Amino acid sequence: MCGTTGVGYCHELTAVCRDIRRTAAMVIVRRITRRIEGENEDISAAAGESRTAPRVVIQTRSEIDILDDGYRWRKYGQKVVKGNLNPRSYYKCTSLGCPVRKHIERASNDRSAVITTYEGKHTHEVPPARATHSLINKPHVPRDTTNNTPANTNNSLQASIRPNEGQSSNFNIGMTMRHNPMESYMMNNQAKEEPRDDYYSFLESLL
DNA sequence: CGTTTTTGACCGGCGC
DNA sequence: GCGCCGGTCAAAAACG
Repeated sequence: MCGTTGVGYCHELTAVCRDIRRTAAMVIVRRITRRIEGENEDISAAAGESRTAPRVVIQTRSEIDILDDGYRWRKYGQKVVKGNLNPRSYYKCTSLGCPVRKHIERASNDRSAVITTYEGKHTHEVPPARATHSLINKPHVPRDTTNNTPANTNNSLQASIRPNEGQSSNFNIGMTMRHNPMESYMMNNQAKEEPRDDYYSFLESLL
């Protein structure tokens, strides 16, 4: 990063910018989620199915597994599923009474692809500790411990927004409905130059 | 010290 | 009925 003088300011600035980016992306992801959930309800209603937890599958390209959507998640399991050497991690929303779960896994064929599956609807807003604090006062990272990666929840989105050069240059996000997995919405955005902006514009294009 | 992660065990559904 | 497989539980460890 910024290596010389005024490192403190630099850190402050990058931290603030980072949080702004992160928060913006959080909002976008949540709006997408709500939109898809709505569509899903329509589909299930049309199909005459009982209202089960909507499932949203988001596939991204990032070296970071955890896509930070602003909610707080607690890992409750990890499993290696068949056909994929990479383990799948299971998370629950830590909010009291919130039934939402998600699991994250890397694509078997493409190590850079991260598949995040959300299940259920949040019965609450984004935890204030994240929504407010993190936007301006950065130093207080709620509490995210990670296995091996220094970049975790708070850094994860930022990391996925700006992936390492040469690493991932395109984003791949698809949503799959639980009721008709065959009809998955797949969108491929080939971002050649600026992955960050493309990522944002792509997300916004979904709204 | 409270919260989260880790990880093996356990459970239920499904196909044979 | 049995085995496989995906998902969840829960005790212990790790972390801030």
